[in-house]
Amino acid sequence: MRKKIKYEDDLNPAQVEAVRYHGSPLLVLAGAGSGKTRVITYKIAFLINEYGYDPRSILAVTFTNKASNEMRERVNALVGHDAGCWISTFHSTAAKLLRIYGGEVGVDAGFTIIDQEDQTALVKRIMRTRGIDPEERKPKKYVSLISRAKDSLLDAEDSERSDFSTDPLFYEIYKQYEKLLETENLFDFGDLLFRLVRGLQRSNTLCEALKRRFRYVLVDEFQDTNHSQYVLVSLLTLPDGNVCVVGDDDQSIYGFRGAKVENVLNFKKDYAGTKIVRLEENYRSFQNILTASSSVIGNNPGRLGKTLYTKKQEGEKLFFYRAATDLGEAYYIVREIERLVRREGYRYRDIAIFYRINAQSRVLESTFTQARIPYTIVGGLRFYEREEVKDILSYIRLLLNPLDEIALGRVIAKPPRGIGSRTKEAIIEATIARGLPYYRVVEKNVFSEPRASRVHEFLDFMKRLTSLLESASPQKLLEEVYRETGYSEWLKKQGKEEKLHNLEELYNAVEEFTRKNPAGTVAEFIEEVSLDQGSAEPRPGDGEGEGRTSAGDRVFLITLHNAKGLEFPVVFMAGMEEGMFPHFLSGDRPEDVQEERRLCYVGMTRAMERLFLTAARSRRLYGRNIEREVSMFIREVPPTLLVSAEESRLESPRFSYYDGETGPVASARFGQGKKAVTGQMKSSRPVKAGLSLSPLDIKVNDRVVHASFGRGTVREVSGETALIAFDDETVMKFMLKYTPIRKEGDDEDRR
DNA sequence: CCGGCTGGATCTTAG
DNA sequence: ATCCAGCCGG
Repeated sequence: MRKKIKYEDDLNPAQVEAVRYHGSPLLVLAGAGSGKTRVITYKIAFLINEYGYDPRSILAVTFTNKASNEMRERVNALVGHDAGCWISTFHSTAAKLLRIYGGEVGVDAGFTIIDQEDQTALVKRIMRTRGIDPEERKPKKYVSLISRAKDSLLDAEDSERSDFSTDPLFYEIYKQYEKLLETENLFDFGDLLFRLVRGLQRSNTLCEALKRRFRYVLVDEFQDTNHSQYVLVSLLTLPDGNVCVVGDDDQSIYGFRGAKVENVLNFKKDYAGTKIVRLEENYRSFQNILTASSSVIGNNPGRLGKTLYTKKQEGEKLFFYRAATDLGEAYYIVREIERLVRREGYRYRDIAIFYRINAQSRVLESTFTQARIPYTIVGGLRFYEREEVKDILSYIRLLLNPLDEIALGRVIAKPPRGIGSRTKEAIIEATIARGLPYYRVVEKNVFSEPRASRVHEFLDFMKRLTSLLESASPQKLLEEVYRETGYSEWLKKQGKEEKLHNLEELYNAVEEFTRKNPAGTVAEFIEEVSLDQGSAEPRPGDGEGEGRTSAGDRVFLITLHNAKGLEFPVVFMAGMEEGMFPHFLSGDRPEDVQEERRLCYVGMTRAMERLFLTAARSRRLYGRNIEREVSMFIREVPPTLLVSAEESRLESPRFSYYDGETGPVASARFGQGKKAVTGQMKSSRPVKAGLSLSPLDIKVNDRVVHASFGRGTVREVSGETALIAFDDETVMKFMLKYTPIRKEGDDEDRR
C-alpha cells in the first residue's frame, strides 16, 4: 500500500529540508512559484510514511476550498490511497468542530451560517428600528467593523472597552446584532472562528482533546491569517510546537478582511526554537518577469526579504501598452491574444487577463464576444449568491430554523403572495421581540382579512414542507420547495429563463451532493454551500459554440485577488492606472499602498512566459469618463525590462479583425504569411528590442516593421518618440529606445 | 398589495 | 452604467 516516494529526486535541497524537518515549529518562507504546495503535500506524506503519524491526526488548513481539495488530491496521489487527513479550510474546520464539540462549550450545534448579504440585511434592520439614518452611516461599514472585531476576538463589550471604533453607534449596533444572532442561532463567518476559539479558551478539556486529536498542524498561506486564526493555531499547537506554517509576506493581500502579515513575523517570537526554511528558487517565471516583479515588490519596506532566482531563460521583455480608452485597451488585448494564438502557438487557455475590480470585466467580455475569443470568468458573482438560488436556500433555512428572521424576511413575500411590507414587518418584528418561531408569532398575531388568509396560506405550505424535512430526500424536498412556494411558476411566468436554469443547476448540485453523501441531510447540504460559496459556473463566452474551440480552451478573466495560487504562460494585467491600481478606495496610507503593491506582485508572478501590462488614458466608469495617469507600479518596473507603447490620442483604434459573420478575418497585420514580422515564436529568444533600433535614422514617412504590430508608416518623430500609423490603422506612439522596431527592408525582413 | 417608474447615489478586493 | 429607495397608479 505504501508508495515509495523519492524525496531527494522530486525536491530541491531547501524543499527537502522543509519536508524532513521535524522537532520544532517550522516556518517556511515560500516565494512565489517556489513549490509551496509541493512542499506541504510531500511533508504530509513524509509525516505519515517516515514519522509514522496517523493520517487522521494531521490537520492541514487552507483558505479556499479549491486549495484544500487540490491539496487533498495531491496528498492522496502521493501516498497512493485516500489517506484520511483532515484537510480543510479554516472556516469549515471551525464549523465542523463546532458541530461536533460545540455542546461542550455552550454552542447550539444547529446554527445556521449567514453570509455578508445577510449580515447587511440584519444591520440595516437594526439601524432602521433604531432610527439611524442609513445614509450617513453605511450599513456595510458596520458589517465590516463587526467582522474585523470578531477577527480580533473582540465581542461588543470588548471592543467598546478597547476603543475599537471612534463611532459610539457601532457598539450599540454590534450589541444588538449579537443579540439577534444569539436568539436566532445564526453564525456569521467570523463567529465560526470566534466561537471556537472562545470555546477552547474556556474549556481546557476540549482544548486538550483537540490537541490529542491533531498531532501535527500545517497552515497554508499563513500570511493571510487573521488574529483569530492565528490564535486557533496557537491553541492547537502550543507549547508542543508540532506545526508547520507556510507563507510569503510579499503575497499578503487580504488585509481588508483582517489578515495580518505580522503573524508571519510574530511566529518565531511565539514559538520557541522556530526553524525557518526559505524557498527561493522560482520554477515558474522567465527571468525578466521575475526580475521585474522583484523590483516592484522591492519598493515595500519591512519585508522579510527573499532573493528569488530562476534557472529559466531570460524571456521577452514585459510589454506596456497605454490605450486611449478602456475600449482601446480591450482591443489591444484582443489583438495580442489573436497574435499569440495564431503566431506563437499559445492556446487560449494559456492566457489570463487580470484586473483589479470586477467591473473591468464588462468591456473585456463584450469585446471578446465580438472578437469571438472564448473566455471564462473565474469568480465573479458566485452561484450561491444569486438571488433565486439564495431565495430557495432561504426557504430551506427557514424550514430548518424557524427563528431565522433573515431567511423569513427574504422569502415571506417572494414570490408576491399578497403579503406586503406592513404584514411582513409585523411578523418579523414580533418574531424578534419574542424570540419565537415565525409560525407561533402569527398564531398570536390576529390579522384581519384578507391578510390573515394570505399569511395562513404561507404557513400551510411551510408546514407541509416542514413535514418533508424528515421523510423526503433532499432532492424531493427541493422539488417541493420549487412547487409549493410557487417560485418556479413565478419565474416561468416572467420568462426568467436564466434564473430557472440556475434552479436546475441547484437541483443538480443537490443530486451531486446526495450521490457523494448517500446519507446526507438537507442541513448538511446547506452547510456545505454556505461554506463553499463555490465559483460561478463558467459563462460561455465564445460565439455560441461554433465548435471552433474545444470546451476547455478559453482565456481566463480573473480579478487579481482570485488569481492567487494560479499560473499562466501569458498574463495581461489590465487597468494599470493610478486610482484603479492602486485603487483609490483602498486608501492612501503607506500600508494601503503596500498591500496594493503586493497585489501587483502577486499578479506579475503568476506569469510564466509573457507579461503584458495595459492601461487606458481615459476610462468609462459609472457613466463618467475618467482620465487617469499611469500606475506608479509601471514606473517601478526597470525601464530596461519594459517595452512601452501608447495609442495615439488622435485616432481611435479601429477594430478590423472580424467581420462579425464568418469569424476571424485576416487583417493587414496578420495577412503577411507566417513569420512575416518577427522571429518571435514561442520559446525562441525575442528580437532584442533595445538593440534593434538605432534611434536614428527613422524619419517621417519611413516604412517600418514592429515586432508586434507589423508594418506601418512613421507619421511624426519628436525626440525619443515616434508616432507610427500601422497598416491596420492603429496609430501608436513609441519610445524608440525600447521599441522592437526596424525599417522595412532591413536584414531579415522576409516576406 | 404590486409593479413600474423616477431620481439620486454610487464607486474594491472576498471566504 | 447600474442599483436602490421611494412614490404612485392600478
